[in-house]
Amino acid sequence: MGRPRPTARRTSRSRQPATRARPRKRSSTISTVRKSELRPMLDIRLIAHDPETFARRLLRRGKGVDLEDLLALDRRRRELIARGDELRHDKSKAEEAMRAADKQSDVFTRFREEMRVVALSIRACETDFEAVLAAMDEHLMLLPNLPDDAAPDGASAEQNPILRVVGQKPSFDFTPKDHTELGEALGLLDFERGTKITGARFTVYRGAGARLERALISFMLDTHTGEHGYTEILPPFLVNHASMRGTGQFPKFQEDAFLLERDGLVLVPTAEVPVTNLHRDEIFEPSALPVAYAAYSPCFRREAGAHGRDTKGLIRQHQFQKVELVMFTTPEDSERAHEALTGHAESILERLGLHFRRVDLCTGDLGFSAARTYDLEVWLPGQNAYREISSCSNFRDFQARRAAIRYRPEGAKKNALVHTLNGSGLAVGRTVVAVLENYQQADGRVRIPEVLLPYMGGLTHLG
RNA sequence: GGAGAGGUGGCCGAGCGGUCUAAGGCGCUUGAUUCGAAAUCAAGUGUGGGGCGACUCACCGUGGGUUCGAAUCCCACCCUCUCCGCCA
Repeated sequence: MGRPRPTARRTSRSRQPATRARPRKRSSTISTVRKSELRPMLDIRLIAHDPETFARRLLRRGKGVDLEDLLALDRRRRELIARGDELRHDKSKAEEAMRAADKQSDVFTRFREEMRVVALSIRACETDFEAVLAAMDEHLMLLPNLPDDAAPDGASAEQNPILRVVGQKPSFDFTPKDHTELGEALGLLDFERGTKITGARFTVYRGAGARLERALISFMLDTHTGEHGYTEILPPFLVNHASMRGTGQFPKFQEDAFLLERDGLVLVPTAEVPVTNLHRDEIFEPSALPVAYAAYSPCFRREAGAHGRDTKGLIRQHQFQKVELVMFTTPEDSERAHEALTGHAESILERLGLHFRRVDLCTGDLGFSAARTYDLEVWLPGQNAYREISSCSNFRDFQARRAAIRYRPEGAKKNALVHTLNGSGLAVGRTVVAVLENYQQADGRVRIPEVLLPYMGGLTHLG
């Protein structure tokens, strides 16, 4: 029997004596793409068990779902499993007899002819099964995560409740400039040449501008690793398709990614992808959780649906830098971890002395994979607006199911899915925007926030 | 990029067409022994699917093929190691 059921594709046998999940040394789980494919994003058993409740919870996102096809496919799937198992069982019994039988005997020959037919039935059964799985997958892969019960109802961003406000808008006795103007005037940002050497939405940082970006990255990583307990990761900036599926970007959002078709690789849209997938196909010992990582990476996004939006400046680039926080927790712990992680991101803004607010994304504004999301919006005087600078989400078991990231609950017989979380801590490009616009002076120069001074090589002002 | 070797359970490692429901060792868990421990002895110890359950099915890098039957044979691919070349 060639084709195992989809979940049986996993070969992770990682029972670890150590406290950390680890890939097997020579295992192919790292390299193979197929294992993590064909995994539902939502638990089909949960859906089948109570489709009404499931549909009602999903409806909070604003779009109705029709589960009839899916449920019918699931019934068909079970039938095929039962039939296939039965056929295989009978066949292996027959083969047991054949082992013992005289290979020249009529009995043997008759068995062989019979089994030749059974083998064909099994193969047909498997083909059907594969087709059913593929069809189910198509449904499941496109179903977004269930919103957390605590997520506020609402249709769009306008309905996101503001949970807290920190600091206040700076007052200027002059008209504050936009970061584009400041960056160009002070020789920090070169938008024109970015466009020349690459294209629209690419920018060159220069001199103290480049230094500021680097200082922010270091400051953020130092704070998260030194004070918030994160382990620093520097991941690959190219990932395979299995990783993109693991965190939920693929297959639905292929349009948003830069693909290297020839090599089957994708430029990371966020460090969330490589870092969460570090533990794809792995099982944690419960004592190892929670696991917290902080990772710097550039982020590459095609911004497919954003034509004409934020065309000026650093706000919306095809490449930007980000420090990302990623956590793996037990289900009981993820809500607490979500608050903590968001607090860690906020602490960067507070230390930089930037005014911001935290909003609770309503069900209609929630991302595809997220169950609950807090956005941090920083005040930008040059835009006269709050702009998202961090997005902190709890995915609950959505990504974990997809990426097969499990743990061994204390005393339990079966392994369970972990919860994954992540958040920007922070988007560096937008932080540069915030620093430039909030710290600008009447003389056109920009003061460097105190916490960054140790990273700026003696500079106290830009310009 | 060229040449060679190899991918088997938490780890090491045997197996090379049918008692593989994968030998053996190490590790781990539990029990016996002990005042306690070490040593020793015994049992257990992968992942996932289906079933209320008894139970059953799949998985030996991945995919495909041959066969009544594949960890074992054939093909393709991926990855690892060694040497050479190139290179930050």
